[in-house]
Amino acid sequence: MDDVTTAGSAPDQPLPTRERLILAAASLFRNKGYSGTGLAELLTEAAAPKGSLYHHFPNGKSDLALAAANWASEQMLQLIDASFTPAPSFQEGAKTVCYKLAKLFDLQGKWSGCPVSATLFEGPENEAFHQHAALLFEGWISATAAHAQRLGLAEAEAQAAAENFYILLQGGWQLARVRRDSDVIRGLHLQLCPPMQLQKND
Amino acid sequence: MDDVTTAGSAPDQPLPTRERLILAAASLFRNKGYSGTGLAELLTEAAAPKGSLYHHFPNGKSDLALAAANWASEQMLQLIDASFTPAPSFQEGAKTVCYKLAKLFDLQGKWSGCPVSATLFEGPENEAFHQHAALLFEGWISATAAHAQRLGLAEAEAQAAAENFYILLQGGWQLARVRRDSDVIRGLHLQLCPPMQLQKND
DNA sequence: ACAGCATTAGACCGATTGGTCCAGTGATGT
DNA sequence: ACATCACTGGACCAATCGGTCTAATGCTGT
Repeated sequence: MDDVTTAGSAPDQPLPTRERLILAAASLFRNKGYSGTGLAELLTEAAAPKGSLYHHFPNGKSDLALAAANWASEQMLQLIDASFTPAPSFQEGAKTVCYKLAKLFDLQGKWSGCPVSATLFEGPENEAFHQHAALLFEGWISATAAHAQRLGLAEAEAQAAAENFYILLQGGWQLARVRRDSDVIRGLHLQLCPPMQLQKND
Repeated sequence: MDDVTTAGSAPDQPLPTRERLILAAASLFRNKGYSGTGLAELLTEAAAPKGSLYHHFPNGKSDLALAAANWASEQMLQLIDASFTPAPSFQEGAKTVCYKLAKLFDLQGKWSGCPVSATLFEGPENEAFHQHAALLFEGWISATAAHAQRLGLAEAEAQAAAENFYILLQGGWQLARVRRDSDVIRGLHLQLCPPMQLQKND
């Protein structure tokens, strides 16, 4: 009946502790990497004591990292859907994705990296992290490919276009970080010319 | 005449301590990141005691990181030159770069990331690292742009093509890591269609 | 042989790391 | 009123962190 999971305390923090931890983790890991972020700093940012962390995430930092990556990935999927669903074509949808991401990049201080890769690329030893990151990334690609197919591309074309778009986004985001310039991301969609399309007009 | 910089002691380590440290740092940072790599592990890999590190690199880990990034960047510049110099066209040179990098990716265990970014993307606080990384990356881009111009592209086109190529390489390398598949890198050159070329045939 | 210098070897340091543990605390159902 | 239970607060821990320091160890030129 009563879903008071998030309701209640108005004066204090608007979000429950668990959410605050995830948000803080996503933000910090994005900026300083997984091993570059200490628990002390994380708990300060989340305004939570250590006991809460290990209550909500029994395996501590690594559990929290997975949760933060999941949350960030979910945000990205929503951005993809929000951009492609009303789009008249794949190109237009991709353009919207670029612009939204560029805005996000600016809001986050023209610095932060991809939360998932920053969090989960932690060396060859941590196989679980790597596989989880792969899972999330492939989710982005297949979500994009689904939209591409819906917008008229053939299955193989759609998959290729989605992969290509993903590559451009990752690479473009990195160059944007290097230059602290979100325009790099905005310009990415110009490069979005599926190789097949080149041969079309013969 | 006598280039004995690397020669000498055959029985023991073929490389001097300083070089061993740089090599070990480049390898470890590439795999586990800057803050993910401890000095103990680094010194074990380099087979060097702590005293040597602080003799050759007075500022310790951070100095070593800069040196390792420089070394890696130099390797990349050589690869770019070696690929583009004998190439008949920019497209062919870029293709060679992709294939050489893909081979390198395989040799390094289908995992390692870009040494420069892995080393020097260490959070917004470390401004010196960020600026150095930016310097090195722009070096790659301008080196590529120079080759592009030499191979017939106009100055603006050459710059755009070089940036686009850099973006593809970074993004493609990351997807290759995710999938542990160097073919992603090999296929990158197919995406190399300068946007101008699309408008050409109207 | 000796002085001088670059390099090595590793003991040692305080600070910080991620993690454990348990005594509270406060809302809840009975 | 009381027991229950999810949650909090933080003291505490061993291990590791990056870094300092000094004595020994070579190789140099003289």
